[in-house]
Amino acid sequence: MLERPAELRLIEAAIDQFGRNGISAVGTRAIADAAGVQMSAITYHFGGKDGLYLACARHIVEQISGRVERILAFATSHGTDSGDKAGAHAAVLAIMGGLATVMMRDEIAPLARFVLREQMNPSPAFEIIYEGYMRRILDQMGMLLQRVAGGTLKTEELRVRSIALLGQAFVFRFGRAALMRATQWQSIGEPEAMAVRAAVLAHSEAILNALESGTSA
Amino acid sequence: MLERPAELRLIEAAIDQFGRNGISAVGTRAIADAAGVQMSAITYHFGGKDGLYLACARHIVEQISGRVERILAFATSHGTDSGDKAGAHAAVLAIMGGLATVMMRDEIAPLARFVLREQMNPSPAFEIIYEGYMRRILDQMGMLLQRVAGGTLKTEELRVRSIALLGQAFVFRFGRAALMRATQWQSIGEPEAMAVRAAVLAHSEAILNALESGTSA
DNA sequence: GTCTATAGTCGGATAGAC
DNA sequence: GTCTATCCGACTATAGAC
Repeated sequence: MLERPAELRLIEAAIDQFGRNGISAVGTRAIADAAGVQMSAITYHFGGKDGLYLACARHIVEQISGRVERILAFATSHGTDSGDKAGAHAAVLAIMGGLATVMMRDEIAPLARFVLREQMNPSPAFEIIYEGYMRRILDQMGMLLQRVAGGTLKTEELRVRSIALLGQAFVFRFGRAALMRATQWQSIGEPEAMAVRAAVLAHSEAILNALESGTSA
Repeated sequence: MLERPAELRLIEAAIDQFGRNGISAVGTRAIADAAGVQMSAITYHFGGKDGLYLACARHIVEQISGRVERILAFATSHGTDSGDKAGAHAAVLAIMGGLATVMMRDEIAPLARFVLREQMNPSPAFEIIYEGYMRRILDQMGMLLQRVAGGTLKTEELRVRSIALLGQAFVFRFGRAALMRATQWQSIGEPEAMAVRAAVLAHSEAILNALESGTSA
């Protein structure tokens, strides 16, 4: 079997451990062990623990921005990029559905933990992450909501509404423990992911409809 | 000035530091210093670091469950506890408005950090927190949504929809860094809190209306 | 590039003075 | 109850062999 390079294995192990326990809690030895290399390899490749941490943030951006661009591209192709309300409406639903589905995938859990830690306790890595893909989502969502509303909303309201809307999908990642406890689900499979997606889409649809009819009132 | 007891000062300092950096990242010495006591006081009062951690969870439950009960009580008094749709509708709005307002308050940030860490990386403390107040909110919200929907929804859908709805308020706490960045707000005051509350209420209203009309279809 | 050895610091727990 | 002193293990960083 082809082994991936030591640097990549180190980064992946580090994202997992940093995300779970925070930067200062994790030992370089533990990361090196998980990656199957010597501790001094971290010094050699990244200059030290902090360098590895920033490399994690850059790697996460590379991983997620690809997914995000795919979702946004799919959404705008669905909704066309003409300025009509119906297209923007469909695009928002496509984004929310895509995000809800992604949030249910277990493989993004380490990434999400890392990002959430940065949200709660921002370090220089947050700037990398925000500019790397968060900005794109929020800009796009704000633009689409403005189209749905018929151009009547202020920038601040667009921002706040975008975050509230997106929160409905994100909550299924960062509130995972409570979700499992409340639903008594044992694991996440197709039916569970579908249930979440359906709820998020139903709520999004309701919000978009209200936004549209609000403009004609 | 009256000093609060050493145990309480230790717990408050510990919630802050554990929430930021995780249990294994913070030293007992750092917590003791912040509380103005000796490190060995932790052993004496709580038996050790783990005991202090669990005491933090219990303290958080004491703090939050009071607020939660007040919000739920206010909500049901607003909406009456008769089984009518309009009352349940009003109660959900009151809960969402109350939660949105609470989420904007900076003083709950340490508590929220601690709880969110437990969500991402559950320890035995999560059980204390979930049973302590999360269960109450989710149960109550599910019950109210069922009333609004006219009793047509399955338990699972009620759970999932409750979490999605609540996510709109929670996102303003755990996504705070992105919120500040996206809105370019410098701090959170009355106007900012009102803007968030208004958006959350507008979205909740839309979702509730859709839920009601869905039952007559 | 990958390894070992080591220096210097800081971690939690505990015993015992007061 | 609060303090000091101390043990032992784990940490990061670095120098240097190969």
